[in-house]
Amino acid sequence: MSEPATTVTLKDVAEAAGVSVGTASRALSGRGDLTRGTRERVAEIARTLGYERSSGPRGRPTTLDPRLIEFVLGSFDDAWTDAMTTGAREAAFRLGFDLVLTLDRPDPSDDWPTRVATRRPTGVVIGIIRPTASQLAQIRGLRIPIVLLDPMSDPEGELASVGTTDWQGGYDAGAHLAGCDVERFAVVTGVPRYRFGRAREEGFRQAIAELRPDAEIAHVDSRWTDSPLTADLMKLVTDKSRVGVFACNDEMALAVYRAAARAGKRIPEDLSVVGFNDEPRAASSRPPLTSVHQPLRDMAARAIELVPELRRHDDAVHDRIELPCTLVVRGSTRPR
Amino acid sequence: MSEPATTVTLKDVAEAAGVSVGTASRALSGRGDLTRGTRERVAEIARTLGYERSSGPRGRPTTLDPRLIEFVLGSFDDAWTDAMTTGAREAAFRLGFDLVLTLDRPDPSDDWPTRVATRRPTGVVIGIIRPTASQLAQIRGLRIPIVLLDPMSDPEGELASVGTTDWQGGYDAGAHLAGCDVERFAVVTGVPRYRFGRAREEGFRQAIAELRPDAEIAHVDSRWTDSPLTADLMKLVTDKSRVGVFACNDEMALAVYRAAARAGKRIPEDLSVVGFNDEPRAASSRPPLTSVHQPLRDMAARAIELVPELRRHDDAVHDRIELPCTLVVRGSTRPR
DNA sequence: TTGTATGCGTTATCAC
DNA sequence: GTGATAACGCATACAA
Repeated sequence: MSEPATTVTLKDVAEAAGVSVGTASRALSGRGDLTRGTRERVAEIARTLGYERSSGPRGRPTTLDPRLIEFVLGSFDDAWTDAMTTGAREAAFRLGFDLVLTLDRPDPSDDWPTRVATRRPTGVVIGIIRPTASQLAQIRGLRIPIVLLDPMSDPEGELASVGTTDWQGGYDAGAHLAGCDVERFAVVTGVPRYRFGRAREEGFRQAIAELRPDAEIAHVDSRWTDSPLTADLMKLVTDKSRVGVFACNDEMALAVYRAAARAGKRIPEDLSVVGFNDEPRAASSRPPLTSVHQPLRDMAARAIELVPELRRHDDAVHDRIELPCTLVVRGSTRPR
Repeated sequence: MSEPATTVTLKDVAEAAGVSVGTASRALSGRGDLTRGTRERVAEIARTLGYERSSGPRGRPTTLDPRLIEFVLGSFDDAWTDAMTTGAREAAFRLGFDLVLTLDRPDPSDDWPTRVATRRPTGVVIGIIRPTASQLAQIRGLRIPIVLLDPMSDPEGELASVGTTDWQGGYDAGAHLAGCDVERFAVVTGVPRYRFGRAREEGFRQAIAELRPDAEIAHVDSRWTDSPLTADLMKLVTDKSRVGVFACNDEMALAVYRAAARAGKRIPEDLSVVGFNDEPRAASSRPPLTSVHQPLRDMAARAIELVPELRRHDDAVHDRIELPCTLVVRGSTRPR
């Protein structure tokens, strides 16, 4: 059964699906009045035939809802989401947009790009979740600009992204700990190893290498959220020497707190701890946690502002924008 | 020129506009692919002919985007908006909806119901702003359920609404102040006089009438936001007797703080002050402000939850739901 | 030209 | 039956 090598056209899809070309166009572009069933049937046939709609921008450019921006979120009840939605909302409203908050749900039959296709926003900001190549392709096929916000991994293609100076933040944390009353160091990273985690760790190691070149750096693998008190973690805090710990987020830093409490160690007398993110609970923990503050609201605002810029400049802006993070020194570290 | 008394039908509008009935329907309902020009022309002619689309639900019910709820906001950078959007987002995501945040902009050519019509959400939650009768009619014409959240005035028609126990909150504030070391009382209300302001004042007066029937109650008119130090306010704090002040929101309570500072009066020694809303700055003011805490996040969540209930029960739910507010006693009041 | 998007008419369907 | 909407086809407007 040899397939013809010619490119599959919209007409082929339409004939196979038994609908008109116009209907097929609407089914794949998300516009107009169509039954859910018809839309899915056409989409299914287009997939099986291997139809590619990205053969260059053909026809009139798709008109998008010029007043709408979509913000795709990975979770809905954490400090990150709170700060980011506040910043995004303020920026969107200031620029005259409305803002759709969309949850990336695990159910594969409920993919967020499908919902984006029906709404046709003028831009999509993707927060922290790791979009699949297929999801990105769907959005690009609709000619909707994409901005990645604080991405977990390096983007596949050339995409605009907004983040923070993770490497520098790690470096600052390391420089601060290097000046503390400690004999050795440890870095707690999460698994899986996200890009921001790697950057923070590298910055930290660079600072220690420069300022305390002879000091040892232990490495502890933890998890980003729900950090359990692993054997590695307990081993870290039961060591006799005074250790300066850099945890790549506050959650893991507070796991160090718990481990230290169980081992009967005091912070900052026996252990100096630096976190990352400066979540609200960092300031209210006991002792208050020294942490690297990310300008989350400004980052989200900048991501929103990029949307109209991307449209104006004909999608020529593929920069990564990094806003500076700053070390906030509190009581969990004891300078020498 | 006598107009025929028969009701204007969609066909009349279509003929006058020179389009088909289907096109006219789409123009007025916001659906389908239409030129901006055509849509506005048809809408204009429908207005001049006095076409009413609310002649009862005829025809197939309008299909709405079943996964979308719209949240209309009046401002975008205050504590109320922050708490409400957080609660609304969490509830919407939990129930499987996406959430559009929409700003009620003053520009009349940029009315939010127009944008709602193009998005066709499955429900609209209106936060604190005072919607016009025309705006409400437009949304009802689309058969989209409406929930009012913390409305400023009593709703025009029979609309579902979510609020807090303002009267009881005022009563609790009054009862607390009645037990304070004060000789007379004052209530600071805002102009214009919103429904929640009236309820709070009435509850307060009731408590004083019951518990300190002989005490005098002064009345000070201020403004809800940007409370200036009016002559009335200065007069209140320069009085020689110790006075218990109930301000109908925290903003105005902090204006009392400023007035007291200027007059050289101490809180709570010379003046006991109770606010309303328990905004974040209430706890961090000096002295920490005793205030009535509203469960803003829960209120917003409840409003979101009402949307699917309204659809299921065939729009039969016209309740007003009131969630309890609670007095938080801090350092701005001195019990006897 | 050819492939695609879009404006609007047509028709079946649905609530009253 | 009648008013109205939903779903789809046709014809045209564009961009490559």
